[in-house]
Amino acid sequence: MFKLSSGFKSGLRILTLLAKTEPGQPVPISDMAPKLGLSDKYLEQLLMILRRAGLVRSIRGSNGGFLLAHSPAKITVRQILEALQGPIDLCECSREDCQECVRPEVWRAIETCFSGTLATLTLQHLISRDAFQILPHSIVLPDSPLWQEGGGI
Amino acid sequence: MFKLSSGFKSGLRILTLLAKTEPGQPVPISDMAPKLGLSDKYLEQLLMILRRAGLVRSIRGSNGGFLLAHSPAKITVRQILEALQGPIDLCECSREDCQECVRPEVWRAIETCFSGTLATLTLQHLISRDAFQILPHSIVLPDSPLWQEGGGI
DNA sequence: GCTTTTCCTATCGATTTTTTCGGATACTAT
DNA sequence: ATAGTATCCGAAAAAATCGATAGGAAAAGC
Repeated sequence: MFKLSSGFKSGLRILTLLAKTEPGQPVPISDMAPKLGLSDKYLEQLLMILRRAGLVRSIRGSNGGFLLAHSPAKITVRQILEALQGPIDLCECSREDCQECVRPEVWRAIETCFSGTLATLTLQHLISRDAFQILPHSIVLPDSPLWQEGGGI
Repeated sequence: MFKLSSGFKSGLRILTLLAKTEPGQPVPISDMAPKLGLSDKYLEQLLMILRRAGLVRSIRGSNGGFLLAHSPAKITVRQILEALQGPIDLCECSREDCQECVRPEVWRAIETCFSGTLATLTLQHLISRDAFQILPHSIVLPDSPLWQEGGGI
């Protein structure tokens, strides 16, 4: 299956929950876990990953908990994906002449496309009810009016 | 890690090989395996998957082998990916009211974006040396000049 | 009927992902 | 101070996925 990990999806829900709470008000794990339907320990581990990635910060001790490290508009879906699912690396090969795959430059183009979309999509987009569009895109041949100089494969 | 499976990459190379042979001329496994650097048995398994997906057809018995089921321009990279790596399902839920994910319509849009690119990219693009571009895309807000009526989320 | 070659299914090993566990450390409030 | 709260850390069990191998059945051609 070509799918997003459940860790990533949980991460989104965690950050969404934090984004909806009073800014500056830390939320403890014991508070979040039941709301998210996750065990305390598992949630804790996901939060640690998000913290090391710099997306949330934590306050220890009594009345402690977790907060967003930045405003929702500054946290991109790409950052969340890379934190919890690892780097987006459709074609692992770095060599231009890789025998393993056909035309690796194609994967790199698609990769840029995909992670570009995720980089423009922020937590703010997800929590607000504001409308937005994600423009479709397509393969463009040199004779198209959309062709851009120097961008071809 | 968010990456393409090696099965998919092998599948691309298999189909590329078939696309370059005389049309109507079946190629046996014993012929392909050494060229692709795969074991006969593993290659066989991949070809079975491609056959069940309707991308290649087979001829049994002596002088048998495999052929493309359609012309290279009719076989999309998306079909190959879905055959060998399973359905592209960034957000598993199909329900509109899914509690698991945040704004499922967003994933569906991204998914359409991603698999849309792969659907326009054909085997013909990969085997030819013709240049092409894959246009980047982005989030568009209603106040943007790029906003298209009725396409918003 | 023998060879060639596809077809089917089961399994094993390795890796990755998800989840659980035990305890250490830091902070607050009383 | 000390008890309580809550984050931190590392290890590892459990489950799922993926890559690859193996044995044999069915079909077609000569």
